[in-house]
Amino acid sequence: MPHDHLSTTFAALADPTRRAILARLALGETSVTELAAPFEMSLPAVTKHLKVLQRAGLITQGRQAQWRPCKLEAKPLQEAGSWIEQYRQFWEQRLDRLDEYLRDLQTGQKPG
Amino acid sequence: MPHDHLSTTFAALADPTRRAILARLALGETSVTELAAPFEMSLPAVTKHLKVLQRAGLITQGRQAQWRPCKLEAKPLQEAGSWIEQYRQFWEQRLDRLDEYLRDLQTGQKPG
DNA sequence: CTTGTAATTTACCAACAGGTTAAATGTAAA
DNA sequence: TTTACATTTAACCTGTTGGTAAATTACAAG
Repeated sequence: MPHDHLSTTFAALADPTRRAILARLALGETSVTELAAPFEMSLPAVTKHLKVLQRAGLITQGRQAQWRPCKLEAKPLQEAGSWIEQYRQFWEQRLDRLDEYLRDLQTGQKPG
Repeated sequence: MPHDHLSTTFAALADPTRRAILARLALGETSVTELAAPFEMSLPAVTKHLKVLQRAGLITQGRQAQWRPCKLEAKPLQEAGSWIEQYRQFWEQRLDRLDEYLRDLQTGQKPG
């Protein structure tokens, strides 16, 4: 709900329908109707999801006759990825400690 | 709002207060009061944010006397990171195309 | 057993999210 | 110019979020 960039992106990703839409768009541009097909919800509901993705900059929509083909945009995903990446060191460090612990077990030392 | 794991994690990350709390916890465990200090909101509001983080598995809370020290947990971050990582190829590919485009400009060729 | 500190719970509120159906818009094609 | 298709907008409903203030629980120390 807050209007900062990263929050908007994460909020957009916090819905399985929207993530599925992004997954489909990673395969290539497509129309709203085709995007909506796999879901059991109404078309207006999908339109709303697309708006959320659009506001987050995760997709853009073009115009071809009566179709409005959607296209995946990489930048916000990249930014969200970078934010999480900051913590990679944290979790790798924890895995390293587990590694160490397991090694200590094998060599019969008491883990400290 | 959906109750699947990844959605819960992304929803938890979609708030600057909660991301700031995680950033603080990356430096080490600490109490609720200390976590709340940088923010202008009330303590109950922070407690609520901690609950959201907890339900997402992003933190755990221990017990020492009247304190309930919070600790960052890596796993959900890792999972969210992995999900986004799927798209790395997508955005790197786009950067490659930009690269190519810029190279073509320099060598005086018309980009196709 | 009273006082102070840490944190949570409860009750409440306004704003928003995600869905619906029905109506409107824009474009192509007959 | 009518018909059909693709998509959006409008109006509405329900449940959730993020905040508040006030009361409550839990523990430590005088």
